[in-house]
Amino acid sequence: MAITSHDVARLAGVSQPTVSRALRDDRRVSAATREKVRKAAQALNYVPSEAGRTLSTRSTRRIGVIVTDLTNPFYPHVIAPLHDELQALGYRMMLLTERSDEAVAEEKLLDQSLDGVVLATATTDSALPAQLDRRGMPYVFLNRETGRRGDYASVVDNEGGGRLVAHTLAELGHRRIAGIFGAANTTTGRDRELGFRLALADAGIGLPEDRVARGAFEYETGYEALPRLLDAAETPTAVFCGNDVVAIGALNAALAAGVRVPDDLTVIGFDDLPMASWEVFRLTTVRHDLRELSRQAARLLVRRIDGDADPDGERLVLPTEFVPRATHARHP
Amino acid sequence: MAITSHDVARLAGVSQPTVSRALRDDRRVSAATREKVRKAAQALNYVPSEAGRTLSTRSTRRIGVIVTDLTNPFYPHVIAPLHDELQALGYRMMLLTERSDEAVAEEKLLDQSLDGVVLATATTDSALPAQLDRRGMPYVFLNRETGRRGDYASVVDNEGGGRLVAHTLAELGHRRIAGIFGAANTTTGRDRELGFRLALADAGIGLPEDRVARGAFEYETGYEALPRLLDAAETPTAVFCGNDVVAIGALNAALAAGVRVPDDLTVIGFDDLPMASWEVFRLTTVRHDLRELSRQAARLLVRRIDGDADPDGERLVLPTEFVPRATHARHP
DNA sequence: CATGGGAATGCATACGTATTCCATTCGAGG
DNA sequence: CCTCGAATGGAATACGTATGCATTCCCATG
Repeated sequence: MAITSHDVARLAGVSQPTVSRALRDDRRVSAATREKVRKAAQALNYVPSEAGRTLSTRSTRRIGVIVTDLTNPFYPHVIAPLHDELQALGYRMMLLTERSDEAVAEEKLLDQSLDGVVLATATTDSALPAQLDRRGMPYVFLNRETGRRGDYASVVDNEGGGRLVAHTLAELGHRRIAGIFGAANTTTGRDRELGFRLALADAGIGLPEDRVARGAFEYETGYEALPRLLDAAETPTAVFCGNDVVAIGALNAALAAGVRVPDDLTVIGFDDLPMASWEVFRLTTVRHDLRELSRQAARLLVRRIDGDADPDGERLVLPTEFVPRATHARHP
Repeated sequence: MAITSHDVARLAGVSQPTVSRALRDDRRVSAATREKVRKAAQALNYVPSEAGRTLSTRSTRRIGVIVTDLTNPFYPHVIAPLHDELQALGYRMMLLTERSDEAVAEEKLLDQSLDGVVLATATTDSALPAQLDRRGMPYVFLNRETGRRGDYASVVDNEGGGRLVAHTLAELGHRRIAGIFGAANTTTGRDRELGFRLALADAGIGLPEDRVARGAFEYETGYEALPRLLDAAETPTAVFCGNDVVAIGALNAALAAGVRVPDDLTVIGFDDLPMASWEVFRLTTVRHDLRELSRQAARLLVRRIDGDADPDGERLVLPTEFVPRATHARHP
């Protein structure tokens, strides 16, 4: 059924290896022959078999990307630039969506169908990196990392971003401040909270546990946590959310509860997704360059595959920037 | 470097074919041998090479899914259930995101690395289906189709959905009605508009061209079209949008323009994405079962691959349902 | 005119798995 | 004790491409 290089060879009156060489622009084949082969390949609509090539070259030019839930608006904004950059680098992207790192079937990663892996869902207690190391499978962390040395990672200055928010809230006069942070076993959750706490402490502001919630970086986390935080004896006047998706959940919960933002409550996010600037939200948040974050991860992975990366690991950190919009206000 | 079935064979003291048979539960290998082989495979952490298997079996157990833009909130809600259903059917999903059908490199589809393709971005004038037909590559349309007979497609009753909206608007007393429809070369755009127009006509309501906009199913389409429609001499009192994403763009534009919804303007969407029920929107829309739409497409494709589908094509149509929320009101 | 050398191409084979076919062993029945 | 068939496993091979090595051919040089 399928056309092979043998078919092309027969039509062009040459051997199969010559077809392979001609189509790959090997200089050892004459211009005349190359042209003849091209014509024949064209005529037959020949497309080289990927499996054959993979088996022969031991390389697939394909990279796996592990994410948890595509319906979370965060991931598409990572995947799109990742896809484009990988394509530019001559690789294809294989998307693996699983509930968690642990659920990723090893076989899918280790069956020689991938040249490398981008981990966008790492937790600090994940066993997956060690497994990949053991099998010599190149990988990089994107956005989240494990926090261990020797990692290859493209990340954001999460701690710095958290500090930015704390500074701003302190300057605006807020004292009863709450946080809806990401999961404690993610560096994005942990470090944003850390920077936030440190800078709050510098300003002499405490963050008692009953004004703190933690959860997955999902809409529901913000939507469900906000009412509980507002139930406290001393209601907070400001909430820092682990990321924009959580913040948007919180904004919707505020609207449902009749709490006015920013008059009654200041809400601040993290990431600056396109959605954050929608009129209905106008979310004050912390920006970083998500496109560059992804591109950088792609380039780092390819360098690692090519053996051009620092053998001791590389950690690329992007800066953050405060983006004032309409969900923050001075404490009344 | 990589462990092969030969390594396992050596360790277990059997031949390579026996390893293949043992791990695939071929009954021609004794229980004792099977156990021995399993042990050896386990010890070596053996994972069969996908390329080798593909070359030998001429099947990849992998299905390609073509979408345009993942950052469009619609697609993730298609892809997630598609991924799950394909996985349940024993296939992996390969995501191909391209600007348009036409930009999809043929090689990627025809290099024998896919057993089938799901087209989620078909336009009525696309050349891709014909190319796939020519090479005998099984495919199905998801959501959009070409409208030709003989297609394999999982779609929604778009015309019926459009009618539902027109009926409702007519009953609510609206007469100056506008539409922001999808692209005319998509069946989703065309048929929703068609049903809408037909039912409006039944009610004796016209839809002049200056109250109509068309564009891609994107946020920007709604955001940019609404102000123009509101500029007309006779401003519309209701707008039907091609889908929820467009409607959400329109809602944000209304907010920016100071137009109150639903008091001044009724806005209605299509799809009922989870986002439509967010407090900030509470979008009145037309629901269909997006999960089932995707699952159905996956199952249809697998049946086609297995040769179990109707050779004359199959068209699976899901019903629609009107979902009243908070963006519609009686004409003042 | 013979020989050396380079350019162009073919031959043989490797990659890893699955499968067809054949060889061996063993047990049962005559 | 022989034969036959079933059970089991091995040898050989196919899948499609890429590549090291051998071969051919032609031309230039001595």
